[in-house]
Amino acid sequence: MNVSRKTKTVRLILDLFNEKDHALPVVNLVSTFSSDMNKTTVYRILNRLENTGILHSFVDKDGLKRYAKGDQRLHPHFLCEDCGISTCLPLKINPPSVPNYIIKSSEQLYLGQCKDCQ
Amino acid sequence: MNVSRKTKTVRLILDLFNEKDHALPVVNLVSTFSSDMNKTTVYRILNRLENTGILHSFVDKDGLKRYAKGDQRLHPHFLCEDCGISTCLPLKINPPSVPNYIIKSSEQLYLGQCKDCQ
DNA sequence: TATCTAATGCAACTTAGTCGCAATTAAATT
DNA sequence: AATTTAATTGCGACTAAGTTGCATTAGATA
Repeated sequence: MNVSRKTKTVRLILDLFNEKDHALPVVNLVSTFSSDMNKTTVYRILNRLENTGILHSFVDKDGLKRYAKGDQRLHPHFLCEDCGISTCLPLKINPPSVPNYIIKSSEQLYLGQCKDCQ
Repeated sequence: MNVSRKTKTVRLILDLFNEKDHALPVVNLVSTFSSDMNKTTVYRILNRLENTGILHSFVDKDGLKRYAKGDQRLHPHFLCEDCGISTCLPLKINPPSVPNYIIKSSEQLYLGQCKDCQ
């Protein structure tokens, strides 16, 4: 079920994530690698990389799934409304305590302008 | 562009939101009202109700759009992982300040168990 | 190198959400 | 109340994200 074989396609995807720290929409990866691999393959590789903790995913405001490096789910993500680039914010989330609710995890997306778009 | 006419279909949808405080997935509303109105109509009414500030929307972890009462965008949402019911949490979000980032808004989704599912 | 099974390609499919346009209908006007 | 007019709706066709089954390919191991 995990990534047990380092195929060409897996290496292509890993190389891209190692270049940049951005959270990339699956859709973009599909078109980026359209001449290298099938879109089904992209989805399946990302899924495996997430299961092994190499990547993590979240759904952005548009409902698009994005992937970024790392296992950590306890940090918020940032989406620049101008350039569309998404990054992981170097913050720790401390979940609030709310009466009657047991909070186990969270998905946080902050929106605004990144350094290059101000 | 706004809701200027109180049609039967608009009333049906408003009545449902006035009964419960939950954040309802559009998909559910479409099937709930499948014998009352067209799915396109559901989408369009929800869109108008959001523009007038009567409802607000967000995308949940599955990428499904949900709507709930009220205008406020400055509160987090909660999704019960057991029963799937989503509510608005009575909390104020105070956005963190991160160097190099201008944070203007946020989308926060907390996951866990609701009162009825503990 | 032969074998085994994970990984891939392909095509068909599902589902959420959108769009254009003709037909209705709420509501304003006479 | 009848007429007008423009917002709203239904319908069907469409787009786009993501999934599935199955036959084929190609890492890894012996």
